[in-house]
Amino acid sequence: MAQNKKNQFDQQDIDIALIAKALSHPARIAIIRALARRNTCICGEIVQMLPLSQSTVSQHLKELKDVGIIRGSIDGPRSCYCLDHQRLSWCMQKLSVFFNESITGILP
Amino acid sequence: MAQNKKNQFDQQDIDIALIAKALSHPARIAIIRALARRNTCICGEIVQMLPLSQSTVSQHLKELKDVGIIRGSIDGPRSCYCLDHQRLSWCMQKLSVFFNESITGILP
DNA sequence: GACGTATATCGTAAATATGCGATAAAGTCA
DNA sequence: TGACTTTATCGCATATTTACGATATACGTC
Repeated sequence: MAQNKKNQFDQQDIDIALIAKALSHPARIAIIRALARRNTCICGEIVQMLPLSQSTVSQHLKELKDVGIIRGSIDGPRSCYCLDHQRLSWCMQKLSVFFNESITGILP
Repeated sequence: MAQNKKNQFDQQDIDIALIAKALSHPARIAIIRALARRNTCICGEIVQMLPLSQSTVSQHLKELKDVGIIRGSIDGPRSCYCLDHQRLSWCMQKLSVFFNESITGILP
């Protein structure tokens, strides 16, 4: 029981759900906002800003990286993150289209 | 451990995360799409459309109802659901503002 | 090379989500 | 009333997420 049935849905719906899942925790929203504030990337400063441990923040960063919303690069002993604006725009586009179709009732 | 720290974040971020969470499962996306297709509400037909049991679908419907995206009404022995367009627009607005702020870097 | 710093990953515990069958509740119809 | 239909909810099993400390890794500095 409790088998995963998520892959039995339309790829479109799976994609939207994956984007939404990446945004479904306030820590990840806060991280995105923090990176948006300074277009220069931050690193462990993010840990200071959140009420979470270093390892937990690292996990959230990884989740955002996995969906491509942020990118990480190594800068000496520390690693810096920044938003992938192109990917962010793509996500917004996907969600916007979904919402607009749902609201207007005009679906493909 | 694994205590819930979600309420230690900005209310803004919590709100966005809650909207995203409601959309974070393909079944719920499919339900919204189905309701958008026919502006007339459906009921147990939704169960037929999804690869899930009746009880599981009922749970997903409840989750969408809890965030206000859909509304349910009783029609004889069956219950009908329909989109709350106003609430949907509000959700889209919230997400759009968040995305736009993040992309442009112009934050309040 | 030895030490300190920063970060990712591992292991684990707890919480939450997902999914189902069984059952309850509420309605319809003979 | 009794049989049937439809849906919500309960109880439970499993999967996933969240969170942390401990540890490993990688880098810079002395």
